[in-house]
Amino acid sequence: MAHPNEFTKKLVMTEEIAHQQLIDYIKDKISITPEHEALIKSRFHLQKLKRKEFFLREGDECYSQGFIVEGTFRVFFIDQKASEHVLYFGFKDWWVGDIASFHSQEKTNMNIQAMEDSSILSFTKDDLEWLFIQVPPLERLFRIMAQRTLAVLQKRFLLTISASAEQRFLELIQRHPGIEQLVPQHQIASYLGILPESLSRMKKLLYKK
Amino acid sequence: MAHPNEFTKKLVMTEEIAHQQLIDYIKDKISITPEHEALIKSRFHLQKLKRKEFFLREGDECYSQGFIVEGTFRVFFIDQKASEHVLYFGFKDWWVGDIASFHSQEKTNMNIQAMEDSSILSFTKDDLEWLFIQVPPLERLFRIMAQRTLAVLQKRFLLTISASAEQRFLELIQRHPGIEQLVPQHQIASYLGILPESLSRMKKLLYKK
DNA sequence: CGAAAATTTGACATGACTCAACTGGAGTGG
DNA sequence: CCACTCCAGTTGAGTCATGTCAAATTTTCG
Repeated sequence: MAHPNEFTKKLVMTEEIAHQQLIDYIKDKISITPEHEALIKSRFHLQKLKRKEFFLREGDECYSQGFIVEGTFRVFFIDQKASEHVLYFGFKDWWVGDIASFHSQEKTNMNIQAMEDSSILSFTKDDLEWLFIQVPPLERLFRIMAQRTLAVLQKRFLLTISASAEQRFLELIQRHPGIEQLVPQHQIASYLGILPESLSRMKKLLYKK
Repeated sequence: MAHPNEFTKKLVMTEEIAHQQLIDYIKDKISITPEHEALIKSRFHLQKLKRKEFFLREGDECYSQGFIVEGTFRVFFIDQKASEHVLYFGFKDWWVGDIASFHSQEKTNMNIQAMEDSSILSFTKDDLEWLFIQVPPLERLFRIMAQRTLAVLQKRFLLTISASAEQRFLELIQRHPGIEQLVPQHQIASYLGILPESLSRMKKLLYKK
């Protein structure tokens, strides 16, 4: 085998490392015992996804959520006119999943796709309900998480209805510098809620100023 | 005093009745002891608001959330161009508040106004944090609540970005029959994210079909 | 009743969409 | 290494939904 190209990103992630990262994340927010740690680890399973592979696909019945250990994901849904809408991009230490179908246990209409080679710790609704019983403090963690996510989504919603596409674009690249290198432009357009053509034109005008 | 007009809505609500309604709501979702009940009641205070009065105003520092006992509220924010955007309407047994400023403890940029004479049980962040310690099962209730709210907001967001104003209008009046009698049309337009003039024209076209 | 607010209507402007053609770079296979 | 293909991105022309501004009309409420 040739020696590895120094620019090739290698995934050396192991479940052990991933679990430790998750535990560190959790301990930053709530107090848990070593016994709790072991229980949590037992229900989070490492899943490696190559670029463009899906963590969740529209119509999946076996719904699961995930904690991103490394990499980037895009969460999108497809409307009746078959056009894609990016709900958000997920990065390291973010949770991804379709919260709506989580409750209803109906088929999801979300898609979650890796933008680059990524690692994610996944768990099912049953895992989580079991963990809530075994590790009561997790209720608190997930309450805080849900409330923060809610605040973020609310901000995104308010921005979408009150600001122009140009303002939304500027806000995005300010909040996520470098996202344009990571995510193709037509997906950024999709996140902004406009067509790729519109974004292309908008950028031309923007850089003329 | 003249005998009361039979069409005048009278508020006979008492804190006792309101507390019972809250406890019934909570018991439907989690198990709590009689001691818990007393603790909860001690932190929720009844507030009566007449039509057009505000439960929360932009810039308020003393942030509080509320559980609607009776009546209707509208939750809206005002953008840089001084136009109002209705985030949602709140009805009996709903929770209202600005989840974003709840965490940050910064001044809110939300407004919550009674659409008719209403009663609401209000509580502060300190009340809630204290209650989470005294009544641990409440963490679960608020986790479930936040996740449901999140699912609803996500649905609203997806609808807003993927459906036409007309489709959104039809969805609204289907989900809330009678809302047109309760809420003035320009506020419905604001909820839909369009101007009152546009809604007026849209309805004319709609009923021509 | 009369003022203020809400709604409707009209004329016009505009941002984003649609559809279609073109450009250019990345990857593939001969 | 060069054609070939494919896909992302750009550009152009025309359309449409919704916004803007202004005025007329209706409704609400003190």
